[in-house]
Amino acid sequence: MSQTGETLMEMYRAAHARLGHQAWWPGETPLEVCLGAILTQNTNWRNVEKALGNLRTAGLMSVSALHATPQGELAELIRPAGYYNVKAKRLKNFIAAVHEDFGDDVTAFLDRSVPTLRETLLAINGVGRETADSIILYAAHKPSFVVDAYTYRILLRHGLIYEDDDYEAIKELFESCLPEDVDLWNDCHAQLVAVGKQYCRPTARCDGCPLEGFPHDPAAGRRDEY
DNA sequence: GACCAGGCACATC
DNA sequence: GATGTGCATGGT
Repeated sequence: MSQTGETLMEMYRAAHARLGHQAWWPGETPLEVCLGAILTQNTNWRNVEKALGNLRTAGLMSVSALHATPQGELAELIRPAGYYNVKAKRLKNFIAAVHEDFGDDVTAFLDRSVPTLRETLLAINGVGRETADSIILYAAHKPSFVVDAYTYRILLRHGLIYEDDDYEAIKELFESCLPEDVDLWNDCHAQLVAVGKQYCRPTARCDGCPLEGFPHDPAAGRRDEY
């Protein structure tokens, strides 16, 4: 394994030792994972859970039920997740893509090669790279590493990436450095989010961070854009 | 009241 | 092709 790969594994182990196994994704069914992946775009997970709760209560946790629901009605239900008009549209786009070929069978929709599935997901308006990779890794349980704002910020602060490295470059870094193991990639991304939430906010101090023993520059990574 | 949160598409230059 | 902007609620 490369030097960077060793460092990433050590960081993963340090986070895991401190924070415990994360057992992601916090969604019950493949469909809920997909919906959550769209709803959590630039949004706090707590707000997403409220929106998912509303959908559950309304009996809309199936592709056909969502397909039959008017966009405006959907928007009202997911209001707590923010950006509710654009997200209602995005959910409808995703649901239409599944429904057209597979009806209610989300598992069948997800059951194809990673490149094909990723291409299919990225063709859906409102599904970008992070959302697609989250769906592949956490709903389809297939190897596609997820990069997010926390990943970027943590790696930048620890000098493992450059400020202008883009999504695909960071994804490639993990995928080439770590053994291809769905469970490892699953928990590794989850650990990055857990560390990010607790210790690596834009303006947060690093005190008590499980990664504080690794060389880092706290001033780096204060800008989230990548 | 400011700042932040597990992005993405689109307009404009 | 790079850069800027709109989308919006809820917690700290």
